[in-house]
Amino acid sequence: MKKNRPKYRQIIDAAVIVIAENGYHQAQVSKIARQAGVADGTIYLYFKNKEDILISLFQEKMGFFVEKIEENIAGKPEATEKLLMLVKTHFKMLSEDHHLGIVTQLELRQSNKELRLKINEVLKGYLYLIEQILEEGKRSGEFHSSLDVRLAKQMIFGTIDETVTTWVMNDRKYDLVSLAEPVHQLLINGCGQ
Amino acid sequence: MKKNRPKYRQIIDAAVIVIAENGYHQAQVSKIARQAGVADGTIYLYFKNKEDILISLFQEKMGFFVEKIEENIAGKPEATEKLLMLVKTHFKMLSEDHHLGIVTQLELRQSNKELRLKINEVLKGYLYLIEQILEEGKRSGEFHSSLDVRLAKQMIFGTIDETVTTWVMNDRKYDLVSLAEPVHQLLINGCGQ
Amino acid sequence: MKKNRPKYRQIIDAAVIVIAENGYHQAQVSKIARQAGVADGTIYLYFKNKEDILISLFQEKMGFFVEKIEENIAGKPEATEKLLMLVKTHFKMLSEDHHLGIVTQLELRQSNKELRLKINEVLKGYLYLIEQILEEGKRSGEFHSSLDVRLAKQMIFGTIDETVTTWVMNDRKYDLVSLAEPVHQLLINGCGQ
Amino acid sequence: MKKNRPKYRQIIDAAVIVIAENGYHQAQVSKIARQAGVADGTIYLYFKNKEDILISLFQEKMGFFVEKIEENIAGKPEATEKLLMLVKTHFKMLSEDHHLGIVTQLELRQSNKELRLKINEVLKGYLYLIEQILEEGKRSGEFHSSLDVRLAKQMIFGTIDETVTTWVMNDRKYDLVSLAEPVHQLLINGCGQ
DNA sequence: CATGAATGAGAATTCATTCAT
DNA sequence: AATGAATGAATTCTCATTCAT
Repeated sequence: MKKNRPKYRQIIDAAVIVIAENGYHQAQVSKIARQAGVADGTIYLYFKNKEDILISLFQEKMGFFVEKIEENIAGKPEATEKLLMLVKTHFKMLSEDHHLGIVTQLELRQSNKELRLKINEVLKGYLYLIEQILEEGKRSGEFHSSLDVRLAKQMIFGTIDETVTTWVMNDRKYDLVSLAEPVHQLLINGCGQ
Repeated sequence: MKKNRPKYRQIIDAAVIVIAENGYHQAQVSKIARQAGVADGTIYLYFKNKEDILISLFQEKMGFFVEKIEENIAGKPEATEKLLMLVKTHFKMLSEDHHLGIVTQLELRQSNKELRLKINEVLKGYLYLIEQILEEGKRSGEFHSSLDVRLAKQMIFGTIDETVTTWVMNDRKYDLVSLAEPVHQLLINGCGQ
Repeated sequence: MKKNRPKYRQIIDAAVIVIAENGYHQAQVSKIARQAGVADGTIYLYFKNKEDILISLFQEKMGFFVEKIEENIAGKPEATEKLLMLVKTHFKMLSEDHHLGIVTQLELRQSNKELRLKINEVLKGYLYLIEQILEEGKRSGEFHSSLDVRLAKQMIFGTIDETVTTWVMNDRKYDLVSLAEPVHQLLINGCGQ
Repeated sequence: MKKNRPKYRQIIDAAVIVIAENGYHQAQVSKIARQAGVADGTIYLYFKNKEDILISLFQEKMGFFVEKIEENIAGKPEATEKLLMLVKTHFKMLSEDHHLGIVTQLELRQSNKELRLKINEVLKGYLYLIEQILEEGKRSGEFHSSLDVRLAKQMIFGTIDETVTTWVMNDRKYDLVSLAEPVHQLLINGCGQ
């Protein structure tokens, strides 16, 4: 399995750094190779093409995201608590990784439509998490029984995404994590009784 | 004034069509010129460069957006009504222009960071509208007095944007305008008393 | 006769200024037109094409050169004196016209081969003057009877040209006219008894 | 070192041929690549840009020039002999390389001012050679002690250059090498006792 | 005579990918 | 497995010239 060989991660981590520091359109394969300490050709032993690096990057990082959030919400008895933990974890992880926010919120969005559709596939895991929380909240009565889960999901994801993007665009000059609670409050008001 | 000569609009309208039908990266200047029925060089009598076409496109269309929304909410006595009208008008206008949604939600986001920052400048007019509605709602008691306007603005814009993007990505296969009311309900719940 | 109408000279003078200040490759027809205070199209009522402006420019200025030199050497009884006057007049005229030296020594040389061949035709009048002085000097015994006029002509023109070019390339930071006498001395030594 | 790999020379030699046969303005990079038998992109592994090809061309050829002349004058005891050898070698080398004269005397002069200034830097090595010969001649008493070396240098270079240019412009229809002696005679007369 | 809006051909350069070693 | 030299397709923008007014 290629994914377990050390150079696989090495290349993905190099890609994050190169994209964050140079921007999507200045992130040439040869630059990523140099950053990863391998030859250009070596990249193609681990990835089908350049797009494949980016999708893999997104899968790895977003997979880790979903995993981490799942861990953190596991024990919580209430949906609203779970939602708070989701927002908090999301904000916390991006706050901690200097480069990742730039890459996911700004740079990777410049990719072409096809790549973005594939990225959306990856996002489905995250959206499914939100959906489960919403369903649970409806069952428990925390959220309104007539709540349109599909729309609420878009509100939650759209709000989180917009909040993070604004924060990244403002060069992370304020604390993102402390926004988790008020953002959460807006969201549960929106969904709530 | 170049903006008032007929070819100015002609080129912008051609750009919307070409980008929507071919995608951002396949929208060559010569293709736009052909669609507009002018010579390649003529483009450069009206626009500084290719990027300038795209910024102008966004400015013209978004300016029209803001203008139209302002007209529609002018008479309304309540902030919540105004917000409903804003969402409705937004959804309606995108529903009516087959190409515009694709261009603004998908294609133009592939532009480079500099262009996107300029687009963000243009968006400020729209965000200011939302802000005014929120302030008014707080004053009238429709929205909670402790509401964080900056965050609420991000929620409203993020939710609308995500809803429209999801709709465009699903090939507009359901009716967007009928989502205005339930989306509005989510938003005023979020802001509300 | 077009050459006698005021706009003819107006355009040529504008061309000298524009070329001197912007360089040959930045001297667009529209820039020359603007400097001359006429419309782009008007240029083509007076000149066949852009090349024609440049040839005419050279003809006018070089014609004036030859004329002036002829005047100045007319009365001189000796060939060496005439040669001195030729060098002096040449250096003096270029010293006095800030722009002309840049245009003839640097900028116009960037023109294509065809234009340069035509410019060479124009130069023949100047070279013929030199030739006449040399022949006269040989007859009078001032110059060696075995002197190869063709080569001596190339020496004289080459030396003058190189001296002026070096002066222009050094931003005219020393006095050119005072070089006339020592240069003249070198030349008559070369040709002399 | 790129300069020692075979394709470096291959491309420079191709450039000389293409420029001589097509003219400066018709010497596209793709034409040079085809002549050199490499892909367009390969050019850019060896040269920064098109201008860099031309400067390198000039450096290589002019460096070879200076080197060859230095070799040939090394043993000569007298400055006048050295000068004769310099002129002879210069004329001989251009006579032998069908294309080089066209490129250096006519085509490369059409380049823009910046390129020409860089070419002038390269020429300094050649001018320094002339200067050394002149100084030596003054010390030995072959040349007049009051000789202005700077002006004499301009005379020598200007005369050689003009002679070669005239020869190239006349399609090399007479023998250049046999002009070396009479040209030399003119020059040493000019400088001489 | 004069205008100036419109034309459209033409070329340097980048970079993802390959493949012989 | 790893290398890295070589490939070659693809696109914006400029500007001399025209011609309807």
